[in-house]
Amino acid sequence: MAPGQTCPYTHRMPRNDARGGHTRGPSIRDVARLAEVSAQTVSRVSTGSDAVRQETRDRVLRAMEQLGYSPNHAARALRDGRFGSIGLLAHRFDRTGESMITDAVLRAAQAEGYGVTLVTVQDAAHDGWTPAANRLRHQTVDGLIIIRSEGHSTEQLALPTGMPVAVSDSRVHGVYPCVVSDELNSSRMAVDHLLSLGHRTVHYVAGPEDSEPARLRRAGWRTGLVQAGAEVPEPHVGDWTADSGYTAGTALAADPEVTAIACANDETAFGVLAALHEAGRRVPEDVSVIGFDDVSLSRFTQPPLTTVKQHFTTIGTQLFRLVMDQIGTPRTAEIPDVTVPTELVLRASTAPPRSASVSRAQTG
Amino acid sequence: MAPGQTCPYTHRMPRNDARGGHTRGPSIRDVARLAEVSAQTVSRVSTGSDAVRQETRDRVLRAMEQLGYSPNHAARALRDGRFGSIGLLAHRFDRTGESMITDAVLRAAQAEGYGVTLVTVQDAAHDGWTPAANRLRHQTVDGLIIIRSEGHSTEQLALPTGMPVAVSDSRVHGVYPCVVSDELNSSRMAVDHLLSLGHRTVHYVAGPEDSEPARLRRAGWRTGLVQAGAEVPEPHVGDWTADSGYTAGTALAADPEVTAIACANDETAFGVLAALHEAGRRVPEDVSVIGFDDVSLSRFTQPPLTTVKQHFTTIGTQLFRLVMDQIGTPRTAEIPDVTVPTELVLRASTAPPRSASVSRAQTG
DNA sequence: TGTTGCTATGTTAACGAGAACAACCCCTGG
DNA sequence: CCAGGGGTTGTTCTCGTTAACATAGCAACA
Repeated sequence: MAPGQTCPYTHRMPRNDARGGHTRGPSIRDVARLAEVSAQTVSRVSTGSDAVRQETRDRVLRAMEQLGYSPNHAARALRDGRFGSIGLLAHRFDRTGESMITDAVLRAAQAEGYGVTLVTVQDAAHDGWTPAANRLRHQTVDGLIIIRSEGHSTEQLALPTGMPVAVSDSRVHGVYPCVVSDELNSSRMAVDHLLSLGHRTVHYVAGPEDSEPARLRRAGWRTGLVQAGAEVPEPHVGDWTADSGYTAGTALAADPEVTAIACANDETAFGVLAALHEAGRRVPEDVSVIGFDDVSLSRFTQPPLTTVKQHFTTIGTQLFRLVMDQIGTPRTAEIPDVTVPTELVLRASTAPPRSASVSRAQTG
Repeated sequence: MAPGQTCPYTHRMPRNDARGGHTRGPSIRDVARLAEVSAQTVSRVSTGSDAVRQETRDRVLRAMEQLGYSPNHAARALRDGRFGSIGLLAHRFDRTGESMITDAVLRAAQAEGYGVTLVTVQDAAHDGWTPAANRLRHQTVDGLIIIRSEGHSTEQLALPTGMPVAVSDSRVHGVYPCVVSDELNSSRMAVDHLLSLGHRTVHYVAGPEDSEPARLRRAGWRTGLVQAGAEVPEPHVGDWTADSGYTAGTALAADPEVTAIACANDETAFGVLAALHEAGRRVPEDVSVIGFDDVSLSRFTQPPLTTVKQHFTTIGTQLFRLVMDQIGTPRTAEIPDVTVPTELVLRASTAPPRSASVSRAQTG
């Protein structure tokens, strides 16, 4: 071989062990070599093109299996500008709502051959969602699902244009496609239930101030009371946890006037229940308690918890659907908006107050 | 221009709107053109190389910002054979253990600049984990964390060689790096606690037969009884749910001989508690109940549940660490194995039996 | 003044896959 | 016997990025 010329056969350096133990898998070329065909033919087999003779196809398939080949996702993504994956952005994934939605999104996505990549923001108040979303733009995803529950409402969520997105937060109504439960009316429904049992008013243990669902649920409670002409007591502000419910419940238990308590969510209600029990106030004889969410354990409290059921799985499925619709077709002017219905689940934690002499004839 | 020659300026076709609305973002070349430098210089800026004059760097950064550029992840992944992402494989993500581990893994991963991609298998018994894991090989991940809880133990998990992996399943001891709680001894600890209170024996509500943790916890319970010379009653087999605990609890409540019940997990214990309460058997006066996991709500049952605390967050963090260690350095012969300690959390659901006349002097 | 040595920048090639096109086979029909 | 055509297979090129190498500019120094 002439000096200064590169030998074509030693040209490709083996660089498999370059990056700490993790070797690159076999490529389409390795398969091609083994099957004695061109790379393109291998590609045809792996994309399911029909223009391959049966015998050739078998040979290629055998080679693939022998090498344990599977197509490189990054190369495909680079080539066709799609990642086959969607991002799921939330504060945390270890709570009932988020984890159920996550599971549902994942199942829906996998059914359509999409992957799901998780993203959190450490401090939503400080970092905000936008940078995280932006980082994802070229990163790895074709679309984005955002579950916002805490976060300052002042911050406007700005996403790269053209990025398919679905948000579970009613604050983006009309800006981004969104899927939510009808928090406000559901909460009102809970209050109406208690009022219709004869309670004079309903006390409230709210969620954190910076949470939109918490705000809506609280507004629903208030509206229910106001429309019924009932007194509106000062709500106790919690943070979704049973702990905060316990604290609020302890205070409420001390007030003999309290006969009905609505809670921002079930966990809070669990804490309230524990506090009432500890204080010797019976549920529902002395005090009625109602929750929100219908987590799986709500059937097993003592007494079983009356609550408003949220269909998290449906929310997750719908969120994915909205994103997929945008990936499939050019964006329409119409911004879709899905409200997932809730339902009142009557169990044993609510009952008429003992002194239910005052009949409330109102029915509207 | 000579015929048959392609005009260099119209060469690149605009194909942005090709795939349904979602346009490709600006590429490194767009930035280069705007900043009037070469693509390589842009690359140098975005990888933080120092060999760029300050003035040039500023010009490039300005161009990046103006175009909203961010580097294409697929291209980078293709180029250096890394995806900057790890896979997390589990049956479901909507239960306490899985969701807490998921959240911990995600936080640890993000802290090191890694993404997390979720994967489930629809039917582990049928599909098995291996195909799912294999699909991930070239797919999108540099490493893999597997949370196995159900799945037939007969199936051996075979992973592509060289794929960094960490498994939360003691069945792969010595085969793959793994992180687990010491289920067996923890469960024994729970039984010992009850026996030491004076109970003659401890009844058991087990997890599903095809779950390894369930099997270990059950074995721990049995060992505890056998070593203490106590009678070993037939366990009730549940499926981790409060529902199954309720069913078992109803049966157990009917047997006046039963004074102590250990449960495969907290949810099951919640069901048992509900059944006992409904049957009029008091806890802990008539029957002691102990759980496993220490989910957040366990403090708020009536009475508060004595249980064995699992540190899910630690498990998640450790799993990620084990995977990272393999990505960073060539694989060592030693297969690491982490056992995360548990602790007995004493609350109010366990107490000596009422007829605690039989003193058990044994101590170990 | 020409060589050396450095810094800043540009050029080339390659990562793996697949669309577009070219080329080849073999068979049929004029 | 050769043109035409369908069925298979191979070649080329590109996606966006960056390592490796090449080059240009300039200062220091003998």
